[in-house]
Amino acid sequence: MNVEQIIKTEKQLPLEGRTLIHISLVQNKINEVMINSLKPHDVSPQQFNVLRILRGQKGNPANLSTLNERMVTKMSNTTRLVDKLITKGFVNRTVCESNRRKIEINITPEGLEALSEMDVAIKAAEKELLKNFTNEDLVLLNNFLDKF
Amino acid sequence: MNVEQIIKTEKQLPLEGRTLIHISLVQNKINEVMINSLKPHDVSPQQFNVLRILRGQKGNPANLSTLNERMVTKMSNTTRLVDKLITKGFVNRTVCESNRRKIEINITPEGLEALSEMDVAIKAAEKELLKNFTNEDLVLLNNFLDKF
DNA sequence: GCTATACATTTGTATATACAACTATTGTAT
DNA sequence: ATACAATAGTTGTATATACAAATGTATAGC
Repeated sequence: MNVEQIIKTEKQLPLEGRTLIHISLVQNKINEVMINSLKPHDVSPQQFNVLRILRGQKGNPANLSTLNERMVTKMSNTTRLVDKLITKGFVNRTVCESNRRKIEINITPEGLEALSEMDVAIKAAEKELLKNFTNEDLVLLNNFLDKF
Repeated sequence: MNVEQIIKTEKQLPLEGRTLIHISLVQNKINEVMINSLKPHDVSPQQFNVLRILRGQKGNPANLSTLNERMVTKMSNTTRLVDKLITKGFVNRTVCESNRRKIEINITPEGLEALSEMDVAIKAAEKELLKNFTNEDLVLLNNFLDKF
């Protein structure tokens, strides 16, 4: 990925600004690949993220604030995100008996089944995105990212 | 930045997936800082990006497709983005005489003035975001990002 | 028990973005 | 000259997101 080529500038960018733009461009690419990989399964990256969090609960229900806390990209409206997953039959929502303010969200068997298909697509997407990286590269890159 | 802490997971993430999530989290942070830095100047990061592109034209007008090509995050509607900058008095739009399909967009003196104030804010934001990086770190990080 | 406060989620609304259809202008081939 | 395609931008519409206000429930102090 050549920054100057993508944003079509001939002038030399300052290192700091270039780095931040570079990260944006990389993230745009990652996001685009993810969206395309998930498109056949009719979910957005955030919906996929929620499904994975729910699977990680191993049968325990999650409430909305828990989901929101754990999402990679927090969005201000988890209610409506969950609505869409309910419409698709991937999760269900019940009022928590012990605290009726809370709701409990569970992934359905259909959700788990769909999710396992998405996993295959995502795995392939990750492999393609990171094809130029060795394992050591990834460790070093993660170390740099930790500095943020 | 600790990935596991931010997304509140205790389990160990696979290196590939962790890297991609890490980049998302970093980009979210960068974006948040930029939005806050630009908020007092009442522009979005994309509007700021357009203003900088126009300044880089050094008096030559840009048309919409040129802007779109050069934007870091391409969005599907540059017309309306420019509309907002016109409302603010930062740019103006005229029909190109030699090819009346094209429009020419120029930054106004007020736009240049506002932009120079934004520069200060952005510079400070960049410095803060990258405070843990040495120059060599940034070079190495850019090299890794080139692998995408 | 009653009121005030905090909590968890939902709803309303304004703005942003994606995508497709449309308009206007120019270039090209017959 | 006319018809057809290509180009540049605009508009319409559906969906997404941000932010604030509203709803319903639980807890604490008196």
